[in-house]
Amino acid sequence: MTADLEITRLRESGGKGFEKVFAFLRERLLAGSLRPGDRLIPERDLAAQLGVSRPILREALRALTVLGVVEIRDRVGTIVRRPDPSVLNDFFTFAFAQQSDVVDDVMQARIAIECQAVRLAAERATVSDFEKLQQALARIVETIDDPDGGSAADFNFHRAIVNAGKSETLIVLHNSLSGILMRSHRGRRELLQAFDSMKTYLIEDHRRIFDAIVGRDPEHAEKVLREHFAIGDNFRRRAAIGESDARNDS
Amino acid sequence: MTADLEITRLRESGGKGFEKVFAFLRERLLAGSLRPGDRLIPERDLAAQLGVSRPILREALRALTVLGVVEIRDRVGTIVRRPDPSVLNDFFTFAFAQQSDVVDDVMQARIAIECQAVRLAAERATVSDFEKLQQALARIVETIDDPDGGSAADFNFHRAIVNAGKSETLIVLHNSLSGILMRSHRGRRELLQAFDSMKTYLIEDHRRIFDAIVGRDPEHAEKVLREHFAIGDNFRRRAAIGESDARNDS
DNA sequence: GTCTGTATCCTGGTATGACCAAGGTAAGAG
DNA sequence: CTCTTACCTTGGTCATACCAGGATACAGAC
Repeated sequence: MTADLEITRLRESGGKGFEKVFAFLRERLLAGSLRPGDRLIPERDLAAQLGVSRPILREALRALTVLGVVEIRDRVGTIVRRPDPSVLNDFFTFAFAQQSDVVDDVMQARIAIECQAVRLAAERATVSDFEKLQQALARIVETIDDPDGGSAADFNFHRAIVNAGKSETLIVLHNSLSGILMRSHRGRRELLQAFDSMKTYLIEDHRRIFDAIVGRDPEHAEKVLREHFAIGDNFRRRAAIGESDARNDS
Repeated sequence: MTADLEITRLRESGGKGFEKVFAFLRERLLAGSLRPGDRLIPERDLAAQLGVSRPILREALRALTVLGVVEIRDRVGTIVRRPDPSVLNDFFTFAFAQQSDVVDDVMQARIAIECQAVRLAAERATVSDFEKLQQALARIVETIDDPDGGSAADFNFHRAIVNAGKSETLIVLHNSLSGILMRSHRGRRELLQAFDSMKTYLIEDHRRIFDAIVGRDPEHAEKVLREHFAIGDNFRRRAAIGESDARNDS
């Protein structure tokens, strides 16, 4: 009805059914002729217009669903969504999951994100952000002896930093990367807790980062955060190679 | 009939058919009980074992296909793939495409990635990387008066930096982000070219970055790169707001 | 005239069965 | 033992049918 020309042209275009339908919808979505909030015409009609059967059309719609660009609402219709970045989580998990050796590499990306975010945080953080950071900091102190709670608190603090940076993209990426890292770090946390010096380092470092943000000093904030990661990396290395040197196991 | 326990449990698990099948496969993929190279059992059989019809199963398989985790080979079967990070490109494009106001935000992420990558590059770059960087640099000089070629050369140089960082994750992210930025920056390039001072800045800055990498100085490399981005941002701002004030300035 | 309850229609969700084309493979020919 | 060939398997697609429940319009009550 609206775009018969395009559709007709599509019919002859290459592709094996699913491919052409997917390509068609993809193009429409990227080009913007289908905008968030729009409701697609019913599956039966759309399938007919595209010259494919309903199952095939549904394959394409499902595919778009997992990409987060459309939402199929039961007994309502298919509506175009503003892509929810949270699906990135799933995707990253798939993309990097199996390869355990990639963890260190993913960590590099996390460092990249956080170092940029902490700079932005130093510039953009609101009082509300300060409060959240302080709460997270307090939580780190409270849970310093609890491996599980401690790692959660640590994560929350770092997430608060990124949130304070007020960059949607950085937040999304950080979330996704954190998901991967959490999946595989489970085991190492206890190791880290074995070092006594670790505890003071954890608290001191985070406090310094917090201070730098509050002090509105992007340069210094990044510097401190980088050192924080470097030291953490050292601990990790010590724990991995020879855990004898600084072990405090009672 | 191999994994009846799991499957049976699945049957009762929540979900509306597609959901449960997708969740089932997803879990198998992530847990690693399905590894890259494995071939799934035929659709008909799998559908029967999972207690769904073939179209539904195919919806799930297609969904996994667009995520790049499996590959459906005509008349061969469904094979588990090692996820190809390049699908991230598609995904990012979808995720950030329409919202043009997000471009500046995506830029923050690109800066984050590159600043980390340039540090790694200063540490890890090989002679081969140096050569590629130098070629890219030369290309920038050559194409300094050509808007199209110039932006391509610029992009290539930055990509060479990230590649020299030898971090798969950073490379993937950078590629994806660049894709988004290229999509929407097309128009602005000419504007930038309007500034004469832009040309010298482009060449000088890139050379300084190159020198810092060759000099194996991560700290300085990041600093220079950051300045490079800041200056570029200034130009962009000038071009955007009032392009009269500093036009053809000296 | 307005409100409300109900019957109907429309929509997605799913299942079934069938047909096609071509890759794989094992049986049969040489 | 090698090569050809026919068959079986497998994904790709289609057409049809049925279900359940949201949306809605219409009819009846107030």
